[in-house]
Amino acid sequence: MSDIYRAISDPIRRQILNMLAERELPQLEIVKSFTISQPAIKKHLAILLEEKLVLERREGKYCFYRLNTPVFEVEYQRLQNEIGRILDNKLNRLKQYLEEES
Amino acid sequence: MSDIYRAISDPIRRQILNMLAERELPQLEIVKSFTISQPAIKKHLAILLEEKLVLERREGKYCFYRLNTPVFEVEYQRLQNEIGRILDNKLNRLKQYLEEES
DNA sequence: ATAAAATATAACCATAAGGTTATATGAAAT
DNA sequence: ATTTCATATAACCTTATGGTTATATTTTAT
Repeated sequence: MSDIYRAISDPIRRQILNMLAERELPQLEIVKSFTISQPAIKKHLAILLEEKLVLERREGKYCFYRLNTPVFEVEYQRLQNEIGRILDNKLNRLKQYLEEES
Repeated sequence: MSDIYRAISDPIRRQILNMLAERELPQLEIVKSFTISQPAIKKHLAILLEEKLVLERREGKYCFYRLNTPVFEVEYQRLQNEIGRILDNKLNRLKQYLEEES
């Protein structure tokens, strides 16, 4: 069911997702835009793949990565429901309190 | 600057945040609502405190926890900006592509 | 055929996470 | 004063994270 929380918990992975939102990229390009090693980037990509937020496509010696937009959309929606509800609860509580006051 | 990503990456912590959204609770109540041990819950609370999403208040032998609503609000806003932008980018790209088509 | 480029994998390391049990501490009740 | 209740802390364990360097492997270019 794709743990989006795990996927986005690391700033490098968030940055990668941002890059892939603009366009499909070969691993090379992603590696070049960070200072950490190629295997380190590979591991981040592996996690994004595991969580199905990213798709890969092999073309000759290049491996292209792209955002899995449908999955990302529904998972982000899930997150907003779960986390947003926390604040909604809080606001409803406050509203209720203010109503009881009057 | 409060790493909300770290805070919400664990389902138990998300559940705790939800409970605290409803009302302030003594640690006891939180512990009772899970099957894991008291020290385990304590560690989750320590992380939520570290990330400033939760506040604690001592009253006699009880330790009360409550949501740090202002911080939570701004941090969640941040998250929505950062993550939401990923989909915005994607949508803008699509829009642009469709416009170029015509 | 060889060299070079892009990616993959292995082995390693340090630290963080998430849990446990056992025990200490501090406050409240008997 | 002593027990009891709520919390804190210590010591330990296992697995996950996030990185490294070195070395395949695969594909393309010379």
